[in-house]
Amino acid sequence: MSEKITDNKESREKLVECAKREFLEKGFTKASLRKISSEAGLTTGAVYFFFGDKNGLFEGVVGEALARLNAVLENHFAQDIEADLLTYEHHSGDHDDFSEELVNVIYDHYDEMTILLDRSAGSKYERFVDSIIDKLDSSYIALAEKYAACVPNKRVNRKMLHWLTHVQINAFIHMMQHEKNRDSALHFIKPVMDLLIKAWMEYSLEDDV
Amino acid sequence: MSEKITDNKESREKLVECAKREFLEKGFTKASLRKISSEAGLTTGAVYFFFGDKNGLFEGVVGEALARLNAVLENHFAQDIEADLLTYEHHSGDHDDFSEELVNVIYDHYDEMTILLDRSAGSKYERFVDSIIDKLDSSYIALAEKYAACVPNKRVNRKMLHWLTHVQINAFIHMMQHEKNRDSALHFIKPVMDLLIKAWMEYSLEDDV
Amino acid sequence: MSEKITDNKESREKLVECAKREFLEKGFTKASLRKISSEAGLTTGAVYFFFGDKNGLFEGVVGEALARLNAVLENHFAQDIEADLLTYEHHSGDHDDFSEELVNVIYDHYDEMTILLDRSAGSKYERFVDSIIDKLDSSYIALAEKYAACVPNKRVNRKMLHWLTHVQINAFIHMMQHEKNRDSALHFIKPVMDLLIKAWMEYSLEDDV
Amino acid sequence: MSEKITDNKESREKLVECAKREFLEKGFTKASLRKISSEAGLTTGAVYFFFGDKNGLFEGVVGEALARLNAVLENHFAQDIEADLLTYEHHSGDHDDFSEELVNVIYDHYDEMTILLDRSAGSKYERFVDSIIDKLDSSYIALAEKYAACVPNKRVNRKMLHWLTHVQINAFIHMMQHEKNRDSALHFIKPVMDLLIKAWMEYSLEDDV
DNA sequence: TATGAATGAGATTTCATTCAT
DNA sequence: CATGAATGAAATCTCATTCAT
Repeated sequence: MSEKITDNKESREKLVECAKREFLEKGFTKASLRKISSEAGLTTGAVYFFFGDKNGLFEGVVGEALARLNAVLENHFAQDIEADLLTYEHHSGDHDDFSEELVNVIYDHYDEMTILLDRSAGSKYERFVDSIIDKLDSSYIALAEKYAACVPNKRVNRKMLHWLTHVQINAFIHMMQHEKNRDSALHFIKPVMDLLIKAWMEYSLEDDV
Repeated sequence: MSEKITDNKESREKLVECAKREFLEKGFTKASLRKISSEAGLTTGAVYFFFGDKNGLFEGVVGEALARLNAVLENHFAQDIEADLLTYEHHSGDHDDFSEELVNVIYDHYDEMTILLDRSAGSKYERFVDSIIDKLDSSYIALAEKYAACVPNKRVNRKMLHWLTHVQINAFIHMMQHEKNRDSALHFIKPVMDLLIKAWMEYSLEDDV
Repeated sequence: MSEKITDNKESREKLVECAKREFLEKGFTKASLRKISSEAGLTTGAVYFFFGDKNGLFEGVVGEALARLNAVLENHFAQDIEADLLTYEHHSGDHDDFSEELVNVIYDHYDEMTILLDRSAGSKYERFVDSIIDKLDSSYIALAEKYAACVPNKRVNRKMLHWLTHVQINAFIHMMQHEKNRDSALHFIKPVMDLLIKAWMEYSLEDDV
Repeated sequence: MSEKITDNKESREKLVECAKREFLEKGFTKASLRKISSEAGLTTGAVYFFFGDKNGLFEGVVGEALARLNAVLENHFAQDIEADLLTYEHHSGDHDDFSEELVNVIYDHYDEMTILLDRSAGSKYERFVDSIIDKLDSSYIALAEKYAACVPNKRVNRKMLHWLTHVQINAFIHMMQHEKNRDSALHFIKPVMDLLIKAWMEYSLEDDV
């Protein structure tokens, strides 16, 4: 009897799909709900029904990707980072697992990551990259403190460390923007991570005064 | 006795000043001409009288800083970069002059640079950082080609080079955002540049196939 | 009990109605959307919801009238105009059908036609009269060429023909502006058309050199 | 000693000249005083100094042309119009003098006339054409009354007369728009006036009831 | 489930005009 | 004789959001 042939998740998904395109193209702030809805064959009201508001729609687009990314990061932070720092250089491929996981998450949700990391200005996730950097930074400081404890007359160079964290995150964003597929991404990111680890070893401590 | 004795240019300057604050806080797109003018004690019409349009006002804010920055960059590109690459590592302080000039320009126009480099989305200068990267990139590729010519079985690794260019520019932006005064900025940027030069030497070439 | 029970389409119609009045009074360019909406008890946003933009609203006002007018004109142009020109004078009432149709369309949409023909400057229909004249002109030139072929030592006088086309169209506009009802309009336009046909027969050809 | 090399009429004339161009191109309403002044190398204030306001500037542009046109028209109306109407047809060239005078005035002030007759909407002269038509109409009605007095069972057909007046004025405007030089203008307007006079003789009276 | 209607606050921009100097 | 500064009112348009149905 019903004339609606759409099942109930179809509209929501269409909305997410069109929103993804629009956010990707214009960024959160300049994206138009009107355009998104009309391209989905729906009206703005539908957005409010399904997602509450514009930020909700944004979350609808990036939510899953975000969750997976967070999981990878949390997992990484939670890991025992008691690695023998003094011998770290001997097996520089150690961090490959983390890189690979990250690359996988990113390329499993390529568009969503692009949006989250580079088109989220104005949304409630606009500080997302910063928050990752903050977490990573604390984590690296803790690690470096241990490292410093083993090396006489040295202390942690926090500024350099903070910058290296930035560079690391930005390296993944750069990778995303320049390498369209997973393999070339991995091929790109490995030497980059190598370089960063070496830099970390060499610059994360400074002479104690 | 009159209260309406205003210097000539006072209004224009007030506008620039208020616009600077607003652009700094909200970025070009979200900045409101209404707010800017009213905080300057004027009307939006005044903005149009002095600057033509919103982009004109933006230019009024960043113009001078931009010109100086461009001058430094042009000068840098124009310089003979025939440095003896093979012995480069022996005098790693070589690029200090450029860094210092850059730091000076940046800290002479601290707010303006922040706006130009990080709050210009939507304005006619939104591609400014990209354009710098492009120029720098070409310049570095040329340099690396010469370098490669001296080293057997090596060729330029363009992707790595391009990333290093990004890192370099972002290092200056990072510096701006984290070091509020010139001295600490220089203190920060010098080892960073050192690191980058070493990385450049080591990673800009890859094995020829 | 509720006071907000509005027919669907009531607002749209109110908007069209108020817009008609405003366009009629001020012409497209000087008409104010603010005034139109507020007189309809709505906001300018409503105009954009229903019509997209000012030109859309204009179209909403004149669209139907325009379509009917175009239909009559197209039909007229499409007709075989192989009438025996040489004996044309014997049945000068021939064009009465066209005139009557035109008069009917015009008086069915009196205000809309006034707007379309005389208040449309600045709108996307501002060249409408010209486009009619162009079509009519081509049509008349073709007719006159056939006529000329039957008369020795004569050729088409294009300038006179073009002017007569203008006069004809303007006659209908004049009629609209001076005759408020259909009957007096017909009473006026018939001798005018007679006169024009005679003029056409006499002046559309000039001596060949 | 003076640094101003301009004599005092130069600015005024420059303003008139630039205003002419702008009015011609955009019409009174859409013309911008700012643009006019700046193209004249002056500021809007100068317009207000010389002309009082926008309408004053308009007058500055069309004033002289207007005066001459009015003179020709007044002269024409003032003339003894006691011509022997019954024999009028025998010397259809009679009105040539008037036409020629009109053509001369028009082509002596070609741009100004175009502005006055076709770009004056919004200005204080926007009703100028109508006022001419009104005057011409009264004049023709008076003439026709005399004519009617000589012909039994006929009375003045005011509507037709009024339309013919319109056609006549519009013929001159049409001429202006289509004939760029005086000779071709005269060549065009003469047969037109002939036609109109014949029409006048034939259609200005209707059967008395 | 969704629509369709409508708001209200905002945006940038344009313009004739004024007036002290 | 003319400027430069500035106003104030208006313009069109965009948008996220609400809500009765």
